[in-house]
Amino acid sequence: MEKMGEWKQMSLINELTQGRELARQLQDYLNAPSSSSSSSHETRELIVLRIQASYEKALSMLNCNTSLLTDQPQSSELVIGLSESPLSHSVSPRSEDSDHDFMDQDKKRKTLPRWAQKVRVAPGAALEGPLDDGFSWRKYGQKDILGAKYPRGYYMCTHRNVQGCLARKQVQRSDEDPTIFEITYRGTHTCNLASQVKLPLGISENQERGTSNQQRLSSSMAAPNIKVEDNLVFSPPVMGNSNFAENVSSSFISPAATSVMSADRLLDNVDIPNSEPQQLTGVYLAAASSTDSLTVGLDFPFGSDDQFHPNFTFDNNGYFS
DNA sequence: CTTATTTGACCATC
DNA sequence: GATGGTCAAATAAG
Repeated sequence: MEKMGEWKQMSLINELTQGRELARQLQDYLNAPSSSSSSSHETRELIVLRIQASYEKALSMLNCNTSLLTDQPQSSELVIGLSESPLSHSVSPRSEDSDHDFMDQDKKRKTLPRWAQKVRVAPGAALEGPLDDGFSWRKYGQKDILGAKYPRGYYMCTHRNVQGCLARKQVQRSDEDPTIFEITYRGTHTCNLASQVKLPLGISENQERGTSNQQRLSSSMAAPNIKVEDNLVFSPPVMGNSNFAENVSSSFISPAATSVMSADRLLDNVDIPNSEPQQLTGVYLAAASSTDSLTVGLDFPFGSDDQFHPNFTFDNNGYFS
């Protein structure tokens, strides 16, 4: 189909455009006297990583334009990358102690790193695409948010029970622009990106679909389809089984695992202690994607650990104030 | 039958 | 007490 080609091109353009935009944002951050150090630090790091991701992805598209995309007809754009502010206040209970949060894993809700993204759904284009970010999400709740017109949907990784994947995300439609969704990711994916591979056939779409086509949404309809950028996390086996990957791969994924690994290797920049399972903390892969391939990514080690002092990462400890 | 979604209740934090 | 996040029983869908 011709469209595919176009989409690829669009994807490529999107990536590059996004990279440019991110670079611009980064410039702003750098130029700015920098008010609050911590958040901006984190933000900058994120931006850098995402820029890298964009370029990686764009390059890979160019290299093998044929193989890699699942291309989706989605032209949604990332409006903005990171916004932590709105949520921040709700999340970190003890901001001051937050350092300790990692410590008390059992008790309070762990302060998992989280980041938000705004996604715009192109009115015309996105009538159908699944909102896939490459992960399977299961909705576990919906809540009306004060001051928000639309309810916020809560999703968790489908493989949570199976693999103990703690990744979650929140999807909220913007009050005034129904075309914009704010998607907040929390936690890390410990699962092996299961059904990330979206085939044209539409495999994984089911899960997200729920969001999009609801038969009955109580107050409002949910999201149309959005293309979102996602975070993939590859973290050390929580279970402690070295073979967990095998298990998983045998169960659902096949090709995916491979791609992940390769992605993993791409990141030389980052030092990932894959061998050392610490806690739940994982590595984040931020894949910027317009298309989907989750392959590309960057990781952020969020370190609660002593061991790990990423040079370039967030020194902030992965939480926000 | 299995699995995902819905929805109100419950819990934690502010 | 208010708000947001999660749980879990019931329900719907495949």
